[in-house]
Amino acid sequence: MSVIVVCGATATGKSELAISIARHFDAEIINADSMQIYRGMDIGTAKLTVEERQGVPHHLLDVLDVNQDSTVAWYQSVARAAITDIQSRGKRAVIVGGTGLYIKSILDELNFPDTDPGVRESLEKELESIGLNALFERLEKLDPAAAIAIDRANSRRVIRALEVIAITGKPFTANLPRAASTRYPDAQQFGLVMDREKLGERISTRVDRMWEAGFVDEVDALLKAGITDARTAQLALGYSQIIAFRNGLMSQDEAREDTKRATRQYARRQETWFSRDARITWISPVQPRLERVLAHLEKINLP
RNA sequence: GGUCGGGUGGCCGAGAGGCGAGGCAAGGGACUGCAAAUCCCUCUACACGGGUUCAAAUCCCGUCCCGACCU
Repeated sequence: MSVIVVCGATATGKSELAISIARHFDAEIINADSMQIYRGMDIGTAKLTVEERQGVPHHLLDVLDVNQDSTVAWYQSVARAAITDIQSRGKRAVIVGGTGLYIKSILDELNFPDTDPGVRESLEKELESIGLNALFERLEKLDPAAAIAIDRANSRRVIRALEVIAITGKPFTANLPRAASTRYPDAQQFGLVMDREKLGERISTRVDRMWEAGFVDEVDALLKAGITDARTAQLALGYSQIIAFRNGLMSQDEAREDTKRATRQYARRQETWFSRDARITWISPVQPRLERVLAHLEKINLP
């Protein structure tokens, strides 16, 4: 049974649409939002409440503690396992979220070579000692193709490429598939779009509501739970700003405005990411969404 | 009315005769183990009018605004 994907920028109404689709098909939802994965990150991630989920089973929601790191490779394996599980029970899976790479990691044949904490640590130390330029020059020697593809200023990607080379003994690019291949060829992807200006307004009021709903208290609790002990969760929009506020780096008002601005910028990056994927069927907010989805699925005679 | 400071791109902000500081915002883009992350590109402005000079955002004169102080 083919999977259905709902993607798009933040604050476009993905979660709600996914619920109505899931209810229509008696399906189960797989979360593809890198931050909703965390327990206790509710207000700031605009996570649906239990009531709002209307009894639809959710997977990969609230599965990590804030002091645990998350990675795509891990996400890929657990998400695919969840799909297998859902389908084995004769149900359909609906994937929803705004984390493009996570969705891609499920749908496409992305194979992530292993990671090695030791190798990684020594590379990070080298970044400090000899600098990014020297690391990039090494990459140019070891894997010229990767050096062309990776920005010389992007330390994150340069380090990962060198890590993969060190572990596999092969060039980074050799680990990439030659042609794009899809794991779930009959997956149906729907993307929600919204006019930039309107989306900006929605983001603004949404962030204000988060603050009224006790966003700062939520972060205070997560600070006690060790959110700053791991790398992933503390980077979330709003959370990082409130943490900065608690560290005296900005006022609470600045934190709020900064959250809005950063969220708008995030939405832009999401649009850029998803716009590359020609498989996505785009749905505008003026259309009745569920009807639009169902009409499309009927037209293609969804397996 | 007088004196002294100022008026720089959407905003902040350096420069003080000679290749358009820089930051932020905005827009575009990249993306295979932190992805709500990380990174790249674009955006020719010096209040106005004269003058000096080979050359003026930078010097001179005038005008208009803003601020401080004085009467």
